[in-house]
Amino acid sequence: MTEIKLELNPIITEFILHWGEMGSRWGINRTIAQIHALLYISPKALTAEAISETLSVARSTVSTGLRELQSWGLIKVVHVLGDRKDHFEIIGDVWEMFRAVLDERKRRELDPALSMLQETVAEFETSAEGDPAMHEKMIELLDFFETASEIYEQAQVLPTETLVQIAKKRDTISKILNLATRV
Amino acid sequence: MTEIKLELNPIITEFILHWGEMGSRWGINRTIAQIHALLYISPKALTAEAISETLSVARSTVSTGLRELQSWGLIKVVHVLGDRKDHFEIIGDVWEMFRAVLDERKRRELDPALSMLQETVAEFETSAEGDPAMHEKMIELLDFFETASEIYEQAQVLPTETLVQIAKKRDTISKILNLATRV
DNA sequence: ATCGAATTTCGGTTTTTACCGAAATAACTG
DNA sequence: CAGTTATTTCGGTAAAAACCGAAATTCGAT
Repeated sequence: MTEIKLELNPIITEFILHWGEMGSRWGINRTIAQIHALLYISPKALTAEAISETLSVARSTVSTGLRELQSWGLIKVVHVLGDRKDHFEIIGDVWEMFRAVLDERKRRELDPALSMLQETVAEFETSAEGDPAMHEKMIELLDFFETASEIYEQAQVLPTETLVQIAKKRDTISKILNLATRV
Repeated sequence: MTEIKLELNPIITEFILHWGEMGSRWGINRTIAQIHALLYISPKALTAEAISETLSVARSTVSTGLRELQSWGLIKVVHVLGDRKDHFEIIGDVWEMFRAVLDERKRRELDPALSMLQETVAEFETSAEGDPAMHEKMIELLDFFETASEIYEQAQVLPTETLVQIAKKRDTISKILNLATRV
């Protein structure tokens, strides 16, 4: 009937499955990760229906998955002339993709943890009935998170170019950091 | 009967619950994360039984959790004189803790993904029946992972000191990278 | 406005994951 | 080398997450 199911060669199928597997280990819904993988390798934007048929998952599941992926800033809707359906495609290249994921995770999980810790430490200092050793530990943790957050924000704004360049040349980071102490 | 249940003040309890919550979002078992939190704030090493009672989870669950935490290199067994029981405590400070987690995740998830991609790309090139656009995408992805892996390994060996120093001084990274292009 | 196609919502079901507690095993003590 | 205490294994159960498909809603064209 609907002739929209994509024929994937076995290698690609394998890839999609692996990607789903990997996603689920990182706390991302397996199916959603598969949808993402499919959109990633697809040369053109796909409809929800095509995704549904290609991956053999319910249309409604795809719908939910696509919205989740959109909320992560990983995909976007595009329209094609003469077709009423929404088509979906990946936003940006791999680097942007991973930045989006990191940004979102920071926003969703790190930042809340940070405020939680700040609150905890504050309460600790007012109530004055907690073990001082525990107090110490909490501060240590808070410091860490603040520092990590800071580093992330700094790395955040670096152009991809620079990062690649650093990676290509072994020991670049170490060398740079010898200079760093003098900045 | 057994008088080993720790009395936690509400702030600490809150902290442990939050930590568990956070862990579960990052794909780590909630209970295991709670055990980890408890050991983290505890000034002294704890027995499995004490953990079990304090968190109100089955002794066997604690056993499994502790082994998992050990496999992540996050805790270790210690012995106290005059007590047959195993006692458990956190290894290292917060920085070492997060390094351990990153290392382990890299080893468990990134590295396998990397070899998967290498294999996929290789097959793509021999079979020669895949969409060239897809081929391109796979290569892009592989490149990314290799680069990321490389960066991680470089950052990996940096002393904590240096990282903290960078974080403390805003824009340090940008400044450093102006130098970087000349390295 | 009305019809038809596309999308989303939602209750119920399936699948997966986490957890408990009994039984088995291992480790220690006298 | 019993007997005891500590730990782990494991089968069953409970809780949570994912998924489906029907019904409701939205959207667009006529």
